[in-house]
Amino acid sequence: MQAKPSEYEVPFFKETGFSRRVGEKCREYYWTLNPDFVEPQDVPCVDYWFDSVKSRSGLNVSEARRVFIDFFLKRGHEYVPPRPVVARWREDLYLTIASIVVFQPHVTNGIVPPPANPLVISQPSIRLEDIDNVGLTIGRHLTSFEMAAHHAFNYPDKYIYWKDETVRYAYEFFTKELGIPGELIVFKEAWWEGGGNAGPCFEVAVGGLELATLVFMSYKTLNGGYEEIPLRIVDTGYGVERIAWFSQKTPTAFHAIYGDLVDKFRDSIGLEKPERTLLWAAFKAAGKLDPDEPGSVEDYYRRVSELSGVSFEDARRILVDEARLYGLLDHTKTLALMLADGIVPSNSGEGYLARLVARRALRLLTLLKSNAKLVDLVDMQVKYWSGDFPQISENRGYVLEAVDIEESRFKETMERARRALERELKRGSSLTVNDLVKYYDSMGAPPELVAEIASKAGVRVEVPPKFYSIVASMHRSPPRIKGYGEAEGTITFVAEWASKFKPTRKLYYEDPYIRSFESRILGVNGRYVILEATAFYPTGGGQIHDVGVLIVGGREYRVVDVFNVDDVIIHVLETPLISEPGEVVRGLIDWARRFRIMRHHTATHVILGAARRVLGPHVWQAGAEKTEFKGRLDITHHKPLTMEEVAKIEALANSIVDDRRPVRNMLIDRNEAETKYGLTLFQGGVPMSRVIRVLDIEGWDTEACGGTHVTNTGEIGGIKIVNVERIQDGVVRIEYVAGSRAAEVASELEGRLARIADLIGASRGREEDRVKSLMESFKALGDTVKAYRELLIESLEEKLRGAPEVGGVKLLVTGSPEKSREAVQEMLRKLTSSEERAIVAVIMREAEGSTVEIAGGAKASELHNIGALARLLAGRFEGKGGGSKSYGSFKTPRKLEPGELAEALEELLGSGP
RNA sequence: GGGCCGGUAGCUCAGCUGGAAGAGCGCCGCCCUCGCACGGCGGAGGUCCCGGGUUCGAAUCCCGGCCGGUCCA
Repeated sequence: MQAKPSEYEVPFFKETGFSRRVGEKCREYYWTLNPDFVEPQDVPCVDYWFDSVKSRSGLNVSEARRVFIDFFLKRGHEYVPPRPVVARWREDLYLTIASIVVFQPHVTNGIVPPPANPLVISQPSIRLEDIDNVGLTIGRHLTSFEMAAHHAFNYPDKYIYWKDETVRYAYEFFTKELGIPGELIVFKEAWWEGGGNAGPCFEVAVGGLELATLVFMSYKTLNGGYEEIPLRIVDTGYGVERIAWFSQKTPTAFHAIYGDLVDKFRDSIGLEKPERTLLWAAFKAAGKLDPDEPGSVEDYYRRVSELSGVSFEDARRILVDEARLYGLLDHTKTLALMLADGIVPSNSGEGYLARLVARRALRLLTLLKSNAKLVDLVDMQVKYWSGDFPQISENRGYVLEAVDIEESRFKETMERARRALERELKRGSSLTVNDLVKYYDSMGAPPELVAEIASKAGVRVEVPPKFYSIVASMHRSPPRIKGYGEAEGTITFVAEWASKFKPTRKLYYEDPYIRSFESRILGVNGRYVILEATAFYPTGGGQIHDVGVLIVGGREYRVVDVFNVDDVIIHVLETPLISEPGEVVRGLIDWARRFRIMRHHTATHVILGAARRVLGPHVWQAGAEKTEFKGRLDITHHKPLTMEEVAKIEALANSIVDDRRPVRNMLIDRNEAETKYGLTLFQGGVPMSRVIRVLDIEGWDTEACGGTHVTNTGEIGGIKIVNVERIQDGVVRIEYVAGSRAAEVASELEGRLARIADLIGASRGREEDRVKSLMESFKALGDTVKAYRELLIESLEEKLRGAPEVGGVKLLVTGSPEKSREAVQEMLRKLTSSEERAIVAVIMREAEGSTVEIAGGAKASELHNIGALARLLAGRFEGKGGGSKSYGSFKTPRKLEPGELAEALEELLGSGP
């Protein structure tokens, strides 16, 4: 959509003398004070030329951030601290990609007020879409950057400020704080869309560099159209790194962002420092560079070569390596940020994104042919950013360990791929693009490395420029065919029906120990019942629903399911309720069951607290389930738990049980709760409401939780971890039982042991000895059987010596006491290898018919095809069979006697195939 | 969450158009040697991931599951 021109006319422009123009080449509208401009001043319309703009100089990233925040603090904005780069409060995003993400969707959809209004924030953000272009474009693309922003949320009944003020702030900030001449600042008209919202925006650029975007979020996208929204939001984004780059006027953004770290990385990697003139040529040429445009990259190197006087080949070689260096600087910082916020690298979910960044960094190191350790480079970032992002140095131990693990895993993966490749090349095959895709897609080997290894073996293969889009196109999943059945229709129908009722009063929150209650019926719909108030807990928040009975007019109805539709609780009965709204019901919940669920639920919070303390703060709940039988908690962790760690967690959890800590359930304003307890509140998802229920185990664990809990940890009664396993890369599952259930589980185990003891005939406490002696006699028995088999073979060998000759071979047909095919086969193998001219057939009688195995010695097999023989015999005895040249078998429904088989064989061998 | 690849000796892997489980390295013993290394000879070591199916017969084919790897969202 293109907004109406009037959307961009603000009084400030008129007052100050800005005029609206259109770019001669770019054909985009922009506002400027400068009559000499013929284009909006950002790349690629113009080249970078801000190096010659006079302004406040020398601001590093920290200072740029400080200047921005102070500017807005002085102008009535309140500071809001940044959130993690992992967007755990969002269901639809893994990473924080912009400052507005902090307020989506709860604030932007109007449910929760913003923590301050207007506000100023500097939000570290991560975007991985252009990860391959980072470095190449000398600073236009970064995977991690800080978005400094001021936001104003305009409600219908509360207006803060809108376009004019926002533009004035931008102009004032750039002219007064950064000292940029006003006539060099350009406001370009544009349209912004994202996350279901849209609106007009200004892109503010100076000397080729876009420094800020001012978005006026005023629509929501709806079926391809736009609809005005009541909450209009000023969503700005100032690039902190770009301000630093602009202010320092270094040839690349990386020099401005990373300062002395650039040369430290250079030293570690062993990369020579390029001539300053080459970098400045790159600065001048990079504006036109569009990596998605074919040929653009080559043009860029050509232009750098012309501007610097360095040969094309040298310019390309140096800039390719420079881009890798800058990529490493960028990726290692991003990785440190992600890991510090508790991402555990894995092969799925957000963990994969961390692995992706780590692998890209490792690939760059490999391409640079450097022996530097990634973990050392990340450690430099930890130190460099410790003042700006304290969470990184606080979690240094975990960050470095996770990087180290990723590094060795990558090496193993590369080693595996290399071996597979060398094997394949040894077989003389050539490599196609398909093979490159295979090695990348299923073995993780980057195509450049595959090509390099192949070329050493003398096999040439070209990496196509569109390689990664070929891979991406293979992963477009086919449309899901979603089955819709009667069940789904029923749920929709019930939900619609339920929406007519007012929210149910939740007695289980007022008193978690309530077992029985009386209430009035509000609605009846067959087996579905809605009450005014209930003590039945509906399924939700990882806690299973209650069961019990409703008593109406002297009749008892069993409650088999309970669920929640927008705060209306629906009881599902076993049989339809014969009653009218208004009648009084008495409800009884199955208390023994509920109490166990409560114990397991509170135990879950205790264990999570213990796991975070034993394993580290990167541990997050990845899932949980609590039933009357056991509790189950999945946590994020980068390696399997050791026995010691499990024991520690269990002991620590039980110490909290014994400590009898109070457990409090409270309703708190969401913003207040976040400020007080932090985002670790949201372990089990984020409730979408202004006020949230918070469960606090004193001094131990605080989480947003809608479940029912005991009021003191002592009531858990004790916790026994019964199972720990790694359910996938990066996720560990812990299962446990609490209280009386632990005794039950112990009894079950005892019972099982007793039954086993019975089976093996051991007295209590002597089970192990008994198993040992049984194993010994089992072994001895095996030896005995072996001896008897040898005896059997000997006697058959004896028989074979005296066997008649038919068709040039010695024929032996015999029955067998052996029931095992394998044993018979082994026996035949021995017999025929000692007598090459023998054919031996063994009949195994079974309940329904017989199986016959026939083997031929080396000479005999030359004379007669045993497999063919078996097939013929099978035909004769109404069975089926076949085999190879030297071995065959068949099955027949007849109870075969050695005599008749011998007769048949003699006949066949006599005429013989 | 989806796609792809894989699971066979202690390790790395062949065998996979169904028909008597293999190689290299490692290990053990012997020969050679003052000793080591090299070399030579011999040997031990297997639930062919699990379960079901097809078949006279399955490491091999089919279905289901488990585990590992990898790419993508």
